[in-house]
Amino acid sequence: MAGSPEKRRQRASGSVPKAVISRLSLYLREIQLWERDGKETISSTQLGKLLGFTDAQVRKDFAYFGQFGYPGIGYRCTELTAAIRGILGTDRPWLVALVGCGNLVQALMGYRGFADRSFQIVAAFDSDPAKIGQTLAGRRIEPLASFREVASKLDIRMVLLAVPATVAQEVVDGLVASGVTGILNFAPVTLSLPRTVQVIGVDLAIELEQLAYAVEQSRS
Amino acid sequence: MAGSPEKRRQRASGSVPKAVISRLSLYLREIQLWERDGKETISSTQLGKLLGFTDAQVRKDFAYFGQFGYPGIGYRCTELTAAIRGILGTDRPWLVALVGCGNLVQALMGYRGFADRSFQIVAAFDSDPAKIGQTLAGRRIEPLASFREVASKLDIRMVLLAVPATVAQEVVDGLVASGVTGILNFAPVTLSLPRTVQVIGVDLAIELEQLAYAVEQSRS
DNA sequence: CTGTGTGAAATACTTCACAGCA
DNA sequence: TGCTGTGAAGTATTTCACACAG
Repeated sequence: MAGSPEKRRQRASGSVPKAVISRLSLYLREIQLWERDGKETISSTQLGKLLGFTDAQVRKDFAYFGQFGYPGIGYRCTELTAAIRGILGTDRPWLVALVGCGNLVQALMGYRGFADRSFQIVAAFDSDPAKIGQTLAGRRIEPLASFREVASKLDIRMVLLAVPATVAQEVVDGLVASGVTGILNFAPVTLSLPRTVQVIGVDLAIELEQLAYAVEQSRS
Repeated sequence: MAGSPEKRRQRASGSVPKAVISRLSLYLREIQLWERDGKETISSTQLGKLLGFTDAQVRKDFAYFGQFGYPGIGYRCTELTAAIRGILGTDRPWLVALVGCGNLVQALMGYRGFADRSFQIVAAFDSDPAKIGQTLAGRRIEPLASFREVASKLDIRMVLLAVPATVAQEVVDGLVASGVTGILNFAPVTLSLPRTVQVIGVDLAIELEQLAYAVEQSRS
């Protein structure tokens, strides 16, 4: 049925399961590869099979946000990717600052063209005097003490945090006071923050533990 | 009540919610920091507050695996961490190989002592002739072609995969044929694998998308 | 036919609330 | 009193199954 354009993206916001959102990113990644093979449409069954989900799950997930499909056809890739990007908010650019410019961040900068340019690195900070003045991701590394000033000038709201665990909370308190509302945290600690600030943590040790458990279980 | 020792770790295995397992790793990380402050016991309320969970959730999570607590006291940190490690399988060492030795893996090697030594890097592989012979994580980088031989000699079952997305599936097919049963995948693609092989994917772009969505939602 | 969208049914997971131990 | 362990109740999420569209 595919709904008229104005019917789409109704954003029943309050009630979207969190798990749906995490699948949305996977769908997006998969459809982009599918398109790269020259295919114009994809069905819920095909998309589900690629990711190990049921077709019903795929349809239900999209249904939270409107009607994107065409009965008998499936979903048009270009429409669907645009819709998903709109939902996630990655149809507009996000300005990101790097805080803590060690090896990890340096390595990540080369990685997957930084999410198709939705995320733009506009500044880099470190508190190590030896690093200040060096270049990372095309930006001069600034002293952390100047974060507030630079962030408010550039209107930075999102930060990639990769400082040592021992100082992460104290650094983050300063970031929040400077207006940051989103943090991707690579330090292996839980940050305590006001509810207005969103955090996603990435911890290699945790991922490995989860993998160990999964491997152990599967031998039964 | 704390159950007699032989009552513990009954592992009602089949029915443990997946979400419980992911919290177990968080509990472990938190309790270890708590212990480092010299505290010997922790209550479900205290642990929950640190992570933003309810006390009931914490108790229920542990209850899936037995009785670890002492009414009126809480949980003894050393006992609880040992129990969680036992459940996750990280009380024994895991031999891990690095496949793809680019910047990312090099950076990760310095990170959080590689999970308290449960995970030991025992070999490193790359298909780039320029990298072969170099040293990473104390190991000589070997040609990928020799993976099968080395892996079966050392009995390697777990791999940290960080090769370009375009070759990830083909590389992984070789790894699986060589007996690998657990893969931590840094390539931004979904791997297709037999059900006997476990994968956990880590994709920076996906984490950033999830963060963008969370930030956007919280402004309402 | 193929394939979407969606109520209704089935699961899965979380929170409540309280008995009982130290 | 302080805190665990746990059935029962309440929510959330997934799967089913089918009406309907191209």
